[in-house]
Order: sequence, then structure tokens, then C-alpha cells
Amino acid sequence: MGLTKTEMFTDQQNEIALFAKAFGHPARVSILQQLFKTDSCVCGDLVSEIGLAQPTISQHLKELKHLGLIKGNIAGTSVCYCIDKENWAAMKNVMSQFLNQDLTQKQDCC
Amino acid sequence: MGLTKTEMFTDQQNEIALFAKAFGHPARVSILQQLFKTDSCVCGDLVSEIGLAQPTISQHLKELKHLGLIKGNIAGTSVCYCIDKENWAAMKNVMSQFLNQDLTQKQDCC
DNA sequence: AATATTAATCGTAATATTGCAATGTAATAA
DNA sequence: TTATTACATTGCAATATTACGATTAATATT
Repeated sequence: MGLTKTEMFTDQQNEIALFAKAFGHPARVSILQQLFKTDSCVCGDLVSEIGLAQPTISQHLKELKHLGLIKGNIAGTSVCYCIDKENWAAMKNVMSQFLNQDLTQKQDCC
Repeated sequence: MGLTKTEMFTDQQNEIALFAKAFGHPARVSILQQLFKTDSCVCGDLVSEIGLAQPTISQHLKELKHLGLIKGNIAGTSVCYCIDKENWAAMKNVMSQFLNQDLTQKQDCC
């Protein structure tokens, strides 16, 4: 049906999936890397650096902002974006718990 | 157009996005958590534990297997799945590099 | 005020994903 | 052999995502 049945899963599982989905597109990965790397976090710069159309970048920014991973700040006609440090750290905790599950005790059944 | 323009991005960015996409659905998160938690990694167990239909679980398993994150092993009429430890570790390296980018040097522009 | 600049939003087309019923397949059991 | 069990595959409907042209809204510049 194309509809994810979120009610079958735990809040934690849904949260992991939501964050992961945000990173599930190279444009958003690229945007975030740019925000980490540069000090110029203006939308227009991202458009020219990444090479997708402005509405497309704007849409990706909206998603990241909605998840709380980035913040936007109006500066004249420009909008300056940056990583939301607190939320990024919180997200890292959630994802790390998932990624760092213990494997040493398990014996390979395959 | 619904078509991700992978050619605009680096291999690393595309790889991060591919792994993240795999984790971008709670069913796959749940499957992986089960494989970490239990010793019975038989497909049928996942179906009854998760509550989605068998073809749906089978499809998710296929994706995870295709990415190399899990391995499957035929045992009679059953198929036993487990985490591919080596590939999981490699994936963790890639994702960690992305998640652990340095924020301390950056000053908030927002 | 008129115009330019920047970014958000709307509308739409193309493609991808999710989920499952039905069916296929391979191994074992009777 | 025939039935059963366990899983994979196929086909399809519903929904989601991606991308961008056109437009809009807000601020700057002239």
C-alpha cells in the first residue's frame, strides 16, 4: 500500500527510522556536510555548490529543519542555516545505540 | 521526477545515503534488532514477531541482504538469517565518520 | 515607488517504496 | 508419490519521494 505501519513498532524504532530516512538521500548528506564544513550556510550557496534547483534544495532543508537537525536564520533576503548542535547530539545518541549493538556475544549461525 | 541524481554526489555521500535508507524503515530496524537480540534468526520467527505479512518481511530481508548487512543460510525448509559482522563493522565506520563530524570549532550562526 | 534579490511554496510529472494476495519453488514428511 | 512446510517471487494498488517550473512573499536597492 505504500504506507509504513508505524503503529506496529516502538517509538524508538520509529525514531531511528525517521532520522535514518533524513540521511537516506545524498543531497541531504551533502547539505549537512556543507553545514559542518563551511561557515557560509546560506541557502543560495548550497544551491550553487550542490547543483540541484533552488526549490529542491529548499525542500530538503525544510525536511532537515522539521526534524530539528538544522536551524534557519533570516539575514536580509538570505537565510542562514546551521546544524542544531543539541539536537544533533541527541540524534547521535539514538543512532549510536542502534549501530553499536553488541555482536561479540553472538555466534554466527550462517 | 522522483529520481535521485546520484551522479551529482560523491561515492561516500551515496554510500552513506544507501545505508541510511536501509535503516529508514522501522520494519528493517526491527528485523536488525531481532537479529542482534535473539539466536533464532529464522524468517518465520521474524514474521510472527513483527506482524507484517511474510512476503513483506521477505522483501525487507532481501534489501538488507543485498546491502550485505545480513547473511542467509538455508537450514532444511527454514532460512536462518544473521548479521554480517564484518560488513556491519564497515558500515559503522562509514556512518560514524558522518555522524561524528566535529562541531566544537563551529560557531552557531543562528 | 519600482525593481532586484533571495528563498519559500504550489502544482505537477516521474519514479520509488510499501504491503500483500496469489503463486512458485525447494526441502522434508507421510 | 503426494502433501506439507517454509520461504521467495510476481503482480498490483496505494502512497511517498524527488525534482523543478512557476509563482509568491519578503527584504534590499535604486
